[in-house]
Amino acid sequence: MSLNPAQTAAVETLSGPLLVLAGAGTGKTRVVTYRISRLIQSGVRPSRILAVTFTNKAAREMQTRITELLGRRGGNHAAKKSADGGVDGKRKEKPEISTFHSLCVRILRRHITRLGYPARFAIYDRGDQESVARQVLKEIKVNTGALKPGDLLYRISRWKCEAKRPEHLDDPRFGAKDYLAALAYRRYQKTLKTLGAVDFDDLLLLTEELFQRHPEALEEEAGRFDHLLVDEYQDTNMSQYRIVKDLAGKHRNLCVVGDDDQAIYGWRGAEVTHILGFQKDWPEAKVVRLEENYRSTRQIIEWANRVITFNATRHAKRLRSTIDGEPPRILQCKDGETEAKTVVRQIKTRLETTKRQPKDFAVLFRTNEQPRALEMEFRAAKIPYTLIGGQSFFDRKEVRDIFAYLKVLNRPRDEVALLRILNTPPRGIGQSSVQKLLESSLAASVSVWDVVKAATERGDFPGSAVAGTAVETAAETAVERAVETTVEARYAADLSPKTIGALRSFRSLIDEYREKLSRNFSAETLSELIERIGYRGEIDRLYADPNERSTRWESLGEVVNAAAAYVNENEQPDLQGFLDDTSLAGSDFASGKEKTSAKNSVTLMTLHAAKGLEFLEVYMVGMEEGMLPHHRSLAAEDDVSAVDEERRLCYVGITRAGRRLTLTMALERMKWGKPRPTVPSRFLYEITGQSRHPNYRKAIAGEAPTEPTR
DNA sequence: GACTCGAGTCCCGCC
DNA sequence: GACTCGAGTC
Repeated sequence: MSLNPAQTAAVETLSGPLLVLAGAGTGKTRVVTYRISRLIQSGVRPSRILAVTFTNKAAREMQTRITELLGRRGGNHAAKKSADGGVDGKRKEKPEISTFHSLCVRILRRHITRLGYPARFAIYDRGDQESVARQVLKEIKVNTGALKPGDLLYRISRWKCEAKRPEHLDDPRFGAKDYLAALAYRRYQKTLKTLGAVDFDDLLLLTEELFQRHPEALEEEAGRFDHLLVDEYQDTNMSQYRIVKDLAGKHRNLCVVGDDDQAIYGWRGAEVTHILGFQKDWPEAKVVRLEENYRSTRQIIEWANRVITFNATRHAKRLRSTIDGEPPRILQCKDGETEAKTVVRQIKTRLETTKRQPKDFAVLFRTNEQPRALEMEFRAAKIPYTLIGGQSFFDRKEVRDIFAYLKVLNRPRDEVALLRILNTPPRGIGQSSVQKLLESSLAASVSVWDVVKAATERGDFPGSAVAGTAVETAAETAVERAVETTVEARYAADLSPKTIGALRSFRSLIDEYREKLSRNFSAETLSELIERIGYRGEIDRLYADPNERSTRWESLGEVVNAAAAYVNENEQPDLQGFLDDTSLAGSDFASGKEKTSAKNSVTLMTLHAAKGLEFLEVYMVGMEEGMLPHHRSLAAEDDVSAVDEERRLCYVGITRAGRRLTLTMALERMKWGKPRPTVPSRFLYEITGQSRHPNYRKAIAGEAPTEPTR
């Protein structure tokens, strides 16, 4: 297949700022990958090219395609081999393709000490954040009624996404809750810093701050690349926008790709204005529009075009397709269960009667609770499926525990992690002892780990001062020595000899594996560690049900697998890198990374996660008011723009489908324990050109339809 | 202050 | 359905 004129223009514009307005399915990925390989052919060193995507999945996909392309064109055998997991290819120089977050992690690892954080900063996930939030609220004596941890985190995240730091928050119009939250935000930020931790939003915020306050760091980082490419530019938030500007400011070889109709991340601070104002920021920018759709049938595109025109504020454009196919369908089911059964049964039939494979199908939904019913049906029908999204894997206790171990091994001063594992599995360090350790750490203002060390070093213990110190920095040892005297003298006496013994063996365990893992990070050492701490016994102790035991044990197996995959994929694997990778990978790591994408299975995912992907056959389930559009968007004050974003979400869903699209809804759905009647989504009327139908108004008003629809 | 009980609410989406 | 919160009770 050759490139059309617009695509060619985008591919061949090799220098200077370039804006590619690419509608859904217009060969954006192709253009991007061709352009990168053209750059390389024209003599640009691969390692001087940086491409930034939004998701890991997108990054991996791009990496694979470029490797294939280069292998095919340049006869580069090594590169080709690496595409199917070979070892030879990985030494080959590659363009850097990463998500914003992993890019920022790498930058911060090199420079964050300038901002007063330790180089081995921890990245806190939702669970860690929550425990910090809880602590903060306790400290400022807010009763839980006034502000809940979740509520606080939600506000903090919003502020951070808008690049607002605590000092920007003294708006006199603030209500009591916002005022409290702003207060807590300040404290929260301070606490994280003390703990040497950052949350996801900080990754962007701190990188931006770094560039602002330390031009030399910016110069170094910007100087690594001569070409910058940003995918899904419509979804950049303030920090990302500034980071891009900073990085590309000098060489100005910036290519951004996006589509304002697919802006679906407004809720995390994304600003469509960034893509709309690109030419203002880069006056010499070239603009290329891609409108020829190669993915979907004419009938599917017709639906997409129809629904999106209901958004008032957008760039006028109209996708075109020349592929002919069958009209999309809308299925009404009795209830949620029937809906799941119907979808699965239809996929089964398609698998049996056509040449389609499981990987050609996707079921898309709005929220993460929707797939439950589907999963059951897929399992019953024995159709392989992959559930993407939801943080559930990292929410599992056993996974969190093992990662807490790894975090402590990486940096013993990681307080949250240390407190989690100190007595997990139980080793005789009870609540009251932990309390004492905490008090000592507070009183001496040192970390809990320092207290543990001081407490265990009392008396003579030949052989207990193990190798751990080898990996400490000089500064850390100095602190440590100061700590020992104060802490030890004051508090260690409070602990019982039994507790001290337990602490001692805990410490030598940590020291031992710290040394082992820093010398050689491997999956074997990890599973040895799991064995050593007796986690198997812990699972048996906690769960009576043999089924549960084996699933829990298996999820630890997944962690070990992930470690093996990580080691396999990286030239210089280390614990830090593994932790970075996994904390950024989110859910897609749980199922074994690359292997899953190669696995032939039906994909189940949210509409958000589906952006940028395509499938021959797509099912969009739960097309009801309250679901899509989601009720939260209906309640918002800025009503219109919130619903517009839901509509774009619907548009994204529709345009994922190549050949066959099915929208389903249930007439009745279990909600909060009771079956409730539903209202068909307003988008269904818009899509089918029935916006004059009386039921359309009813749907918008949230009322049941009164007259028969088509 | 520890408890029961009923009323009211419903943490969207992701790295 | 599950969970929290606050009123009411002992």
